[in-house]
Amino acid sequence: MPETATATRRGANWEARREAIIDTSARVFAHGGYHGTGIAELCEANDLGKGALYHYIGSKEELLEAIHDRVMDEVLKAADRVAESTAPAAERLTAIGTDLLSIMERYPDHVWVFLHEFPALTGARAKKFRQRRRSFESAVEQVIVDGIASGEFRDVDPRLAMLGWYGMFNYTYLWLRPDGKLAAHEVAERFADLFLNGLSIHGIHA
Amino acid sequence: MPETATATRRGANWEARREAIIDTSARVFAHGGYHGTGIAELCEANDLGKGALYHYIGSKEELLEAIHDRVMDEVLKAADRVAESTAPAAERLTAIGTDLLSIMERYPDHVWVFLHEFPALTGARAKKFRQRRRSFESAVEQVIVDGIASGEFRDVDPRLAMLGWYGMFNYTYLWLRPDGKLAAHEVAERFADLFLNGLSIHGIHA
Amino acid sequence: MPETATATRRGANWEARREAIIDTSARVFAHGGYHGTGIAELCEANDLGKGALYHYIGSKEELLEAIHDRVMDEVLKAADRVAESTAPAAERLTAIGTDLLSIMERYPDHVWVFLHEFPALTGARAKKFRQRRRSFESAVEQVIVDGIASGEFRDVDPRLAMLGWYGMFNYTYLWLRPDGKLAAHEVAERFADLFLNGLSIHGIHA
Amino acid sequence: MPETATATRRGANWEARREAIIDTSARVFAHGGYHGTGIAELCEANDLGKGALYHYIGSKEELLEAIHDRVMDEVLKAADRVAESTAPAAERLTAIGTDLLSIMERYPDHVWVFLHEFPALTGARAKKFRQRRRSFESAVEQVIVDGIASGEFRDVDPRLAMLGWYGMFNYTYLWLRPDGKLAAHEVAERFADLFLNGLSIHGIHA
DNA sequence: TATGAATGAGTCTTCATTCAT
DNA sequence: AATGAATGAAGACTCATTCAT
Repeated sequence: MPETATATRRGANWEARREAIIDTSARVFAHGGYHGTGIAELCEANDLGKGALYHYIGSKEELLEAIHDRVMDEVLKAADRVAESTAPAAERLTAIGTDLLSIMERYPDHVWVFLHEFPALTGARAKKFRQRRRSFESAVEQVIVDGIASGEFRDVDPRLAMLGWYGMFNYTYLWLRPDGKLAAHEVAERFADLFLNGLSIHGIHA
Repeated sequence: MPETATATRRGANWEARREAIIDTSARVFAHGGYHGTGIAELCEANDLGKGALYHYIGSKEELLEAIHDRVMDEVLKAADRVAESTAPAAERLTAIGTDLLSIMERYPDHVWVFLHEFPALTGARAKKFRQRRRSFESAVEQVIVDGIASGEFRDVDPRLAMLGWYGMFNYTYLWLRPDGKLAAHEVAERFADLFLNGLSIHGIHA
Repeated sequence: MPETATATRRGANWEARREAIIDTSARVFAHGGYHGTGIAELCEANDLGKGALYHYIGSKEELLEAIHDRVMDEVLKAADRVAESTAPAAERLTAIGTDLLSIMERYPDHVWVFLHEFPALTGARAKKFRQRRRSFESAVEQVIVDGIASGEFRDVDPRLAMLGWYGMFNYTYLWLRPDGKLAAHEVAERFADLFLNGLSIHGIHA
Repeated sequence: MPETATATRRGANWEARREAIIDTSARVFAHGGYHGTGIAELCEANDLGKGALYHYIGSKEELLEAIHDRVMDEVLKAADRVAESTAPAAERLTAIGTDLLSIMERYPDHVWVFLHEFPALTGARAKKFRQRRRSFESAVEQVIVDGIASGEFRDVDPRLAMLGWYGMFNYTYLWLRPDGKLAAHEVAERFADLFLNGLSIHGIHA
């Protein structure tokens, strides 16, 4: 966590300003894309000269990493919560979906960047997020494994089911809007219902 | 449609070479990203000088459009098939999912580019694909509407259900590999089962 | 007026350097032509890297515009002077010719570019200079109209006379040199005499 | 004269086609500028492939030279005529002005290119036209010298008078149009009158 | 803390020309 | 005579980043 190390070396003001820059820049990246947004644009959006901006961000890719962190930290917190829960699997799966969409609702720009610009991360940074992502996926998959073991869920391929669930919830970043017709928790509720109970009138289980 | 006009003005050799360039470039884009891939890289991958490459592609964005077309043409063909079918809704939904994943299996690189780099399209090209995409979504949504009307499906919000389905199937582009453990049609089958019947042992329907 | 806006936003140093670049580049353009001169050449002449050059010029065409402005501002000042004068028409025509050649003497390179490269200006910039040029021509034509009305001049087509005068004085840009045998004001004097009194021993007036 | 040498090596068909290409290309250059016009554009205008075009033109600059030749041959013919004439100087000066504007009327595009794009000629070609141009100027200057010697003209600097005359007539290429209000010979007549007799009501000669 | 001038490799694209067919 | 594929240097311009102030 190089940015934390740096953070402790600087003052609280620096940290606060850096956070503000990360949030503002997420918005700019979400609109223009990471590659499509130049440092000059970030300077203008943050009302800062180039030198000053670099004083806070280190590099453009470090800024991208910070945006990823903002999202990933929350996502992993949700994974931890679900891992520690002892509720029935269906309930836990619903909870983590709700958490996920809640993050999307609160940080739509960060999530957009997170889900769309991860190929722009290189080297160690790319590796780090691949790992963290996998760690989240495992948490979801574990819930499904638990549900199958407990007899709550059908005996499906847990990884495949997780991937289906993941796509269903993650893909919402392309259309879910904080000011949309449905609130994130409502979408989460209906998606959970759909995923658990299916679309058909009566489940015909093999 | 300048590129179509040009295409018909050239010979069959030109056309064939262009197709090969489109396919090769899709692979390069899928690995490095559209913005992350320079013309020089495309030249090397296609074993062509810059001038010669431009002789075939018109522009980098026209190349991106051609990759989109390759996918979209197939996707819309699938939508047409499903629209003309008179089979039960569940069957039609399964069919279109199978078609979709079959395209992903045959053109994994093109689909990666198609699903990830569409924000790189600008102006008229962006508009064209927004429309075509919406047209596909409508076809899927219509199946769900039909299923609800016929009593096959529960009375859910058809658009929301379509978006869930769409995410579940589309998101596979990030992990589905032609040489993977499961063939595309197997994934499609299990996803269809999951989407229609749900994960739970017995659906608790309102 | 983006370049004006930018100009005022920058410091005095920037402004001074920009002026120096405009002057140096005018010399380069005058020798190699606008289209024949590459950015690399301008960089070398100005002893600046590409990025640094662009920091000052905005674009190659904006640089061309700035050279035009240098000349046009002076030319229109001369036109204003002549418009406000109440002297006899012959005297005013002589004065504006003297002003014109004085500008050529002081800015031979800028004028070369101004008179030769105006077709390189596009869009709004081309329009702006077409208008300013026309405005100058009208000022000259007005002097001739006045002279005819006052009985000083013969009853000729004022526009045609203006065009003859204009060509006679403007075309000097191809051969008038600051270090030539004749100073600009001497050339202006003799051209004025020639234009007003003609070449023949005695004018045979209809 | 390399193009003549080449011409004799080729057939009459080749020569005729070449002439047609020169004329067509003059029009294209006059509209888009020499540097602004690409070989591809010339191909389209001449309805020829690149290889075939090069078969006729040798190179882009040789084509430019050929356009220059078309004009210069006529201009020098006019100079010869005036040199051989024994008429009074005023009459000869009028005649050569009329010839000059007649060329402009008949070859407006060629003349535009000739008077505007000469800096694009390089090396030997540039030198050749500088010489031919000077040769024409001398012919005009000689007429003035003769007129002064015979007492027809005032005792002015002949070179300066020639340059004034030259500018007055040459500059018309910027506004004289074959379909304009005044025919070339009318403009020539009035310019000759203006140049010989001056604008003022009575010449006040020093 | 902050500025903005400077760097120079990089961007996509076009150019005149050649040459095998 | 004619085609058009190929070349590769050059075109204008932008980039993330550094550094003296």
